[in-house]
Amino acid sequence: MADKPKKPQKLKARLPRGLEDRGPAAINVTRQMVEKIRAVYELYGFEPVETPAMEYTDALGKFLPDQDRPNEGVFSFQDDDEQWISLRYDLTAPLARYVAENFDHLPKPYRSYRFGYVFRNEKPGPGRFRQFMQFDADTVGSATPAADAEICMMAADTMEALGIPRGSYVVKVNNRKVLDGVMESIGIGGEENAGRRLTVLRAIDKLDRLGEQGVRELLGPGRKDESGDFTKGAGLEQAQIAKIETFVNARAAVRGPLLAYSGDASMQQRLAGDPDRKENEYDIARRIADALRATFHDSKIALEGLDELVEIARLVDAAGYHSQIIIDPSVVRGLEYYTGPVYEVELLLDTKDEKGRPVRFGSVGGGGRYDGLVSRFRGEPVPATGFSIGVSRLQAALTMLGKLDTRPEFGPVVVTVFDRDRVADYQKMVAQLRHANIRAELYLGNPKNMGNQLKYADRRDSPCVIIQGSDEKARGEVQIKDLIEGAKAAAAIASNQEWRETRPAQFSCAEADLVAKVREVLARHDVTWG
RNA sequence: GCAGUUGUAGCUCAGCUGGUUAGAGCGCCUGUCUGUGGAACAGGAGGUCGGUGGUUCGAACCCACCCAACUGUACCA
Repeated sequence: MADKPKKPQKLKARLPRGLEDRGPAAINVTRQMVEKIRAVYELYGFEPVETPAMEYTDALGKFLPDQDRPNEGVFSFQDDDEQWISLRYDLTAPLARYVAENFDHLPKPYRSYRFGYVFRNEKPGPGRFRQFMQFDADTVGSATPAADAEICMMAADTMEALGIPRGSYVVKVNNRKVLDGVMESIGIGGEENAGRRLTVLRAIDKLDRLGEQGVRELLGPGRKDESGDFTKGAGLEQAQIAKIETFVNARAAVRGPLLAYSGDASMQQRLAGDPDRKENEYDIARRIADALRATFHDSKIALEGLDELVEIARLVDAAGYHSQIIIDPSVVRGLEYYTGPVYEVELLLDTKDEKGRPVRFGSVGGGGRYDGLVSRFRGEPVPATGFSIGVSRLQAALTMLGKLDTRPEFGPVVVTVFDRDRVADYQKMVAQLRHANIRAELYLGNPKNMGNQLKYADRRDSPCVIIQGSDEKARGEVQIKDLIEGAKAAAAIASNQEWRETRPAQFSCAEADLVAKVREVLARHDVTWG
């Protein structure tokens, strides 16, 4: 025991936290989702462009990392010329850099889309990773609300293309100009109150999670949660809070519930296109705007924002999107660079997790107008508006809802090795199948017995295997074993002896008919690949 | 970052108030079965009991610190 030799320390195989490996089923789903989104964006006239996964840190609009915490929020490192480089944390800032750098030879307005992984150095949670996929579309060089309206319509169409029915999602629209105007009118405008405004926005953003009372506490002195943790509030007076609530609740005051949430049957009915509805979104938007104009008539910027909201509502209504896109002043969205209309796509479906607790998915995409982002590089105004779908998050949500086919794809037809000496013959069969566009492979493991080879094919979800031993060879035949049919037959067979002797779902055919017969088996089970 | 909970085999977990060689189920590998998947039966491999230090004749169990994961909260461009 004392002289027990110490085992050599093995390197532990481990994945860094917040990252995930993805198998064939997940990859396949992502590919299909990306393809559906791409088709919608193309239809709207957007063209692809791709930028690298990293950029100079200053181009991302992030302050240069400080020595102590170079990776706060973003993953950064210093190049050999000491310049800071960061992994992108969204696709919008890199696009702004690209447009600014190629401004002169891009058609404007410039419509482009792209998808890819983005990286955030944050605490991971269920369905939240440090690397995840986004799919963005942006219109650069157009200031008209029509550009914003179009993005919203495209967001709605995309959700439906992904199989989410009308009424199970909603595109909510607000305008940062109105928010800014509201804050100006309660006396927290100006540079010196920037931090306080941020606190207010963050508080409003938590409405769906904390409820009205929680938000009120955060706008006032602060809030203590169940664990006893205290979050400092914005420290506003009662009157100021009341004004913000007037704004946030504007939709509810005019028209029903505060939020479209999943349990609200009437809202879902309306979103699904209730034929009995008496009013359309344009009417609702005008009424919301009228109500708010009375309260915030002293803010020019707020009035301007309200006009834009009404215009967006008018446009989406005219295009036939009267039910999926709604004006909702409680939407806050990305806290820094938005300058005008902001949008958020919310899933209204809900489900239970493994422990039976309800899971709300909430926002699966969003965006808005960012008129300042490109002009940072150019010193001339360049209006832009864009939208981003959280592909990974949406995929996680749809998977949990059972809305996606996550079955693994069928594996290849496996040609088994019976006689080691005849590998060339088997390889020839594989080639024949491949030339006929049938996914096929030669068994490359140790061919000492047939059992292992069939076990392998079974694990690969192969539809069938090809067997040719000396008997078949002598007759100029091959055996085709239908594994899918065989699995069904297996249920009725109890003993291994019988199982082997009956050789269920297995038949013999002439060598020359190999491809044709395999095709028949594949057709019988609707086997397709890719 | 803050708070709480939890760390025992690849996975899910047992392990009684501290007492010999730390267990089960599932999974994995091998065999029954050198011409056939599943099932069944038999066998096998696999563990610095998260780490370090301490208390003790003796620690998976008690104490301290550290690390990690989970949950909530904060941050999230």
